Amino acid sequence: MSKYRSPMSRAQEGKPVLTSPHGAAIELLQQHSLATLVQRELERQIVSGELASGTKLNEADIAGELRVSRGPVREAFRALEQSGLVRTEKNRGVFVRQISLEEANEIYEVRAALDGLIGRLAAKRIRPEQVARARSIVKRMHAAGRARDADAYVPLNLEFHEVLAQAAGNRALLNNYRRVVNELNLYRRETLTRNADNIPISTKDHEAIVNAVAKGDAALAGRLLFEHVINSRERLRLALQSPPASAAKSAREAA
Amino acid sequence: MSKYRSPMSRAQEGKPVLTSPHGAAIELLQQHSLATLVQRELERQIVSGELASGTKLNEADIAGELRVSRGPVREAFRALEQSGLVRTEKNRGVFVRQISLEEANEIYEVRAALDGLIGRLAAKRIRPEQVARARSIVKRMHAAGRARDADAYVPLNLEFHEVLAQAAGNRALLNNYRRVVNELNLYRRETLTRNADNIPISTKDHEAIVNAVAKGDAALAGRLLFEHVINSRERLRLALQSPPASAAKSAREAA
DNA sequence: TGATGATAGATTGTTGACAATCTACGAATC
DNA sequence: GATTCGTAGATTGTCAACAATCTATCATCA
Repeated sequence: MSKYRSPMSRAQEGKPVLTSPHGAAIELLQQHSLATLVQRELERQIVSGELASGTKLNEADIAGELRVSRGPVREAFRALEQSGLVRTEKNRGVFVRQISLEEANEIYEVRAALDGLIGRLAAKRIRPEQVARARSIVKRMHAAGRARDADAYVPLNLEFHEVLAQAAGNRALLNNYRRVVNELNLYRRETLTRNADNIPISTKDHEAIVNAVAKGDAALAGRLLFEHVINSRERLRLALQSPPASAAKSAREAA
Repeated sequence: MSKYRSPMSRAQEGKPVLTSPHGAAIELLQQHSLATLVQRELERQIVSGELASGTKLNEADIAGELRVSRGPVREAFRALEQSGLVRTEKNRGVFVRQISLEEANEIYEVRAALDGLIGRLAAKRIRPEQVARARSIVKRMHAAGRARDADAYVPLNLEFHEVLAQAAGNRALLNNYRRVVNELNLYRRETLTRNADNIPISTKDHEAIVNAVAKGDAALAGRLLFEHVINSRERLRLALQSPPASAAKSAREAA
């Protein structure tokens, strides 16, 4: 049985404050267990596309590559499962989650609702430097769009929405938003061949959103962001229907 | 290294179909590992209040009570952490999450956004038997409210919103909704002494919501549900300000 | 007396081993 | 030749032991 101290006692104390300049570093080292690090690394590999959707994740292999035993790897799997990035089949293994078109449509709806709230809150709370940062990103997105540089555009797009999500000033909202966006990135990466022609670009939307937020028009910003997400869903759907250049080439040759 | 088969091969096959009448049972037994069962049991104990907020969860104790080793317990911890029910401090242990007033306010906003979407979707897709079920619940809530029977009212309220969330016909939305509601229940249970006078009751809201959904008025249902959640937040806040009967009694005696 | 440091016990973090299950492959059968 | 069966190897599920860390207690010292 527990013999340290009565339950709750520590939780009520509040956090110990480290004033030393290295306090943050110490806290970081103390905070991360191997399971956490494995979780982070796998999450990075999944969202970056190093691990493709459907890939089987072998416990022993991953443990070997990361030089840890299987325990922490299994713990990381359970966390990734809850965050929707992997799927587990008992006695078979865990797989990078594959998201169907219907699932993606559903997740897009959830994201639209969250982004609508982000717009309303951000319009009220965004700080000047955040507005400046958003405008800067929009500018670069515009350039990337003109250059048809998808590799540059996609991360800028993610960053733009991340800035707004942070500007909303709601931790719970931010967490939920990130989880949902992670799942959607999984889908985009899974379905979309990396083809500049197929990356839906919507610079106009982003400019309008930034203006509404900067103006403090909560209702407008909320509506614009909501519609932007729904439009994104539609654009992505259309992009998937029109096959990528390579596939189109194959189709022509087959005909 | 992996030597079974190439990755993705199984994931693309689709699920094997069991036509036997016991197929479902077999699948259930095959699906649950000990970690899953521990996770469920702990989640039940947390949501039901058997494990109070802030309680320290001792790995060895839990493993002993559930007759498993610590491995599955640790895996369950990681899943519960991602779903927001527990908080982990490295080398210190895991604790049932405590939610502050500010956090609760933030989570309520997220829930409002999700519930707004639930209202809009449910209005379009709800099936007649679901409408009937919702109406039946409202009826019983009405009775419980008149009788000031909080122990009956609270689960009915949860069930009511669960029915609507299911009626929305969006799995991703349902999952996110449940996670958020779980966190909020944690907060209510943590702060609210079980006192009938302090349970906010809002039968009128629920009747209006059911009517809007049954009528198929998506915009109205969405707006009503959104406002209902925001109002619930406000009601709960007020209930927390007016101290419960026992505390009021103590205050009088102290004066 | 109060603060500091050392020690023992308890708890968490990690690992390696064993059991249970699954997959692949080849032999046996029709 | 195709199908079924059985076996070996690989992989996952679980456990128990060890290492690292923390907490509480008591002795020491100013």
